[in-house]
Amino acid sequence: MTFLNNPMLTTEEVAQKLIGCLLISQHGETQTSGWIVETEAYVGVVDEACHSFEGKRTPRIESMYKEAGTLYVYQMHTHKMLNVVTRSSKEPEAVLIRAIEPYEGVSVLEDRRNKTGVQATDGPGKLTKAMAVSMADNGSVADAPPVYIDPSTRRLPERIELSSRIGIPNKGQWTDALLRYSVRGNPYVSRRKGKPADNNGWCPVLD
DNA sequence: CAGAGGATAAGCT
DNA sequence: GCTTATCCTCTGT
Repeated sequence: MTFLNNPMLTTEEVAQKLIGCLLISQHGETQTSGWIVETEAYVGVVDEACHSFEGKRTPRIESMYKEAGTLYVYQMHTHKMLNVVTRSSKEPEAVLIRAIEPYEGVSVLEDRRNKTGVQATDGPGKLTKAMAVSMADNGSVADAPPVYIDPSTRRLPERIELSSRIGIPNKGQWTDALLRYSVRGNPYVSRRKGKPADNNGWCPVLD
């Protein structure tokens, strides 16, 4: 049991704990990875922005009703979106992974995207393309290959910034709710402005 | 650097 | 048809 599949944790807690974890992708001999720097919590049947709002259940959403620690992948326009199911209080909830800071296989990530630098992984649709996430990953477990999260390999951010979720207009309190988490000052966070923080916003490594 | 608009596909009414 | 948890390009400052 890790925080990934512990149904006692709230979705907000999981979204925060995912910041700094390593997201890994293995396809054949190719391994790529990156540190999670931005997430959003979608808090289930009461959340107008959540796919399971009011208990909606269709084939597309079915993965949200599986156990905590399941990957929920869906397609939006031409892009895949990667989520981790939480089942906080048994409800169908999830965390959207919105951006990563590349770690292993940087040139592979950039080639898959045909972009270099921050543009390779600074958005939810961008990171899935860079990490080769596909609809085949929908419903699989989040702690084993080909696409998985290593909860033991974790960097600590100096500060986690809370903000409202992106792309949720006209949803009342849910438009403004502070359910987006990001590493303050990290250049890979989507839609951010200003100059990067020292050490990209991470605490110094102690050794 | 900010804002506008179009691409493009699946799900829903 | 309309909407959408996006991305990219183009325009104007």
